[in-house]
Amino acid sequence: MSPVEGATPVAAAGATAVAKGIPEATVARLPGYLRALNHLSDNGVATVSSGDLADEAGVNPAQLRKDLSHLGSYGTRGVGYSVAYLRFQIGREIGSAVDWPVIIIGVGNLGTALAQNADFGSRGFRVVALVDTNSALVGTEIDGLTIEHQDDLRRTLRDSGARIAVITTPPDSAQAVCDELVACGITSILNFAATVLSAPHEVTVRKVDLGQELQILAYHEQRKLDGLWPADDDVVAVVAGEAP
Amino acid sequence: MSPVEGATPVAAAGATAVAKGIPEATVARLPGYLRALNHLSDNGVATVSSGDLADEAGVNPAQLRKDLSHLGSYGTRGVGYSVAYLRFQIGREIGSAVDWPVIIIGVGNLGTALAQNADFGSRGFRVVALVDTNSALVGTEIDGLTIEHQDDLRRTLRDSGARIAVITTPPDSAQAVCDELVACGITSILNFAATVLSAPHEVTVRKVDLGQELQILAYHEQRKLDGLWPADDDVVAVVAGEAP
DNA sequence: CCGCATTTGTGCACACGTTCACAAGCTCCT
DNA sequence: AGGAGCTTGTGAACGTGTGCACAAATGCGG
Repeated sequence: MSPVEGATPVAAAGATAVAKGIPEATVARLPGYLRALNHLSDNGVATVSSGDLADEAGVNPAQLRKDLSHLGSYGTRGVGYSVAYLRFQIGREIGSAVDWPVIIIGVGNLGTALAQNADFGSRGFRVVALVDTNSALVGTEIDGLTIEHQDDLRRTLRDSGARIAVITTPPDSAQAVCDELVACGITSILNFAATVLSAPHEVTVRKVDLGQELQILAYHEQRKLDGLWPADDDVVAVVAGEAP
Repeated sequence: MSPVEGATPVAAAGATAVAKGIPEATVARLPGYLRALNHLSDNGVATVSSGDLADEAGVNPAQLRKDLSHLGSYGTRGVGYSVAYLRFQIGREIGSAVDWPVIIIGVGNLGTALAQNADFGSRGFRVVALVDTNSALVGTEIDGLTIEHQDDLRRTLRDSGARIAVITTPPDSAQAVCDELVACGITSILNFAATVLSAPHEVTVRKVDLGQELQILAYHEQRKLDGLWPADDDVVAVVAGEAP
């Protein structure tokens, strides 16, 4: 039993930073808002209402306002949000103000695709190192980056200064790579391998499984084929109820 | 402009009975269970307890049992679950018993990587068509598949019989592609483009944004650097004291 | 045949996330 | 100046998801 009674959330840390914890669900949506804002900015929009921004981001207006309220009060009642200002604030909160150096472990098809993904650059990430075990690949270049051997991971990490690691190796080696990364001090990992990684709790691990996404789609698709219609609003012609 | 909208509100199909409404959160975890089971099966394990399976899948044992209980009672008290049987049941529920034909729109780096991804095959998906607008690519082959031109999308869809579409085009063209797909009768779309797609509600759209995943990681990473420690349980050996 | 060890399935309580509805606040027009 | 018309920020209701704790069920050994 761990009587964590002092569940008091706030540490009452001055007015400076948002010392409070932003809900995970909100954090997951912030990048979407940021992109929506960038898009609006590109189109010359200077001010936007929660309704329009919510449309652009694909969420409910009330949700958007509540999410933003966790960051602070950056809107003006009766007017809306300044696109530039809100973009700056979210960007700062999310940490996309700085350039994050990223290392990619596993230069297969997916790893290569990610390394060449131009979108990363525009979002504040820079691929600074590529690593693989295949000695046929080591030494070759992708986008001006030389592929290093995985045995030199420790050195490569230190030299490149990478702070975020992306694992695109086969599933079997993923855990070993993860352990090595953690041993080298990496605390943020994006895992594309089809395995559950175990890591110390201070390390943030996110998993993206492309096959899994398809399987979830397949589930819904099958339901449609079976004629039973999944849950939308009220459209359901329910059975005759009968409850004990 | 394509006046595609088909926003036609449901036709109130007289579905028999919504036999079982499996919660979305559970559906999202089922593929993970399935993989865990396959892994165990490969290792010659015939029977597994909820605890061990939960470990393998990276979830709480109680959660696993509750999830499985939505499918039915496929376990044996005092013993556990038959790996083979449970695998069959989940596979059937999830629709991975059949081979799902998949079409990929946009043969850039990512699209190519996905097309060559061997993992899809082992999970019941088969890439049956590749489509792009770049005429330099059209006609070339990837893994024995000839790339078709996007103008022939309708025909390609019909010929290939694809039921699930993957969009890996640039963001600008994604919505147009989506509209065209919907017009051709596709009802399941996996979107890798950095845009929010709007589609009729009977179409299932899932979005995967790689940059977004990195940004979420960056947020957590920044928090760690700032010294304020995010939410874990009790492990908090946080900075020296504070308040009263 | 009976009790013991084990493990599932689930009712229940709690935490988290979402949406509604409305007061507070701003701008503009008369 | 004052009111009309918007839009934000948020309290409160609602729904969903999670995890605990325990009864029900099974196998085993004596």
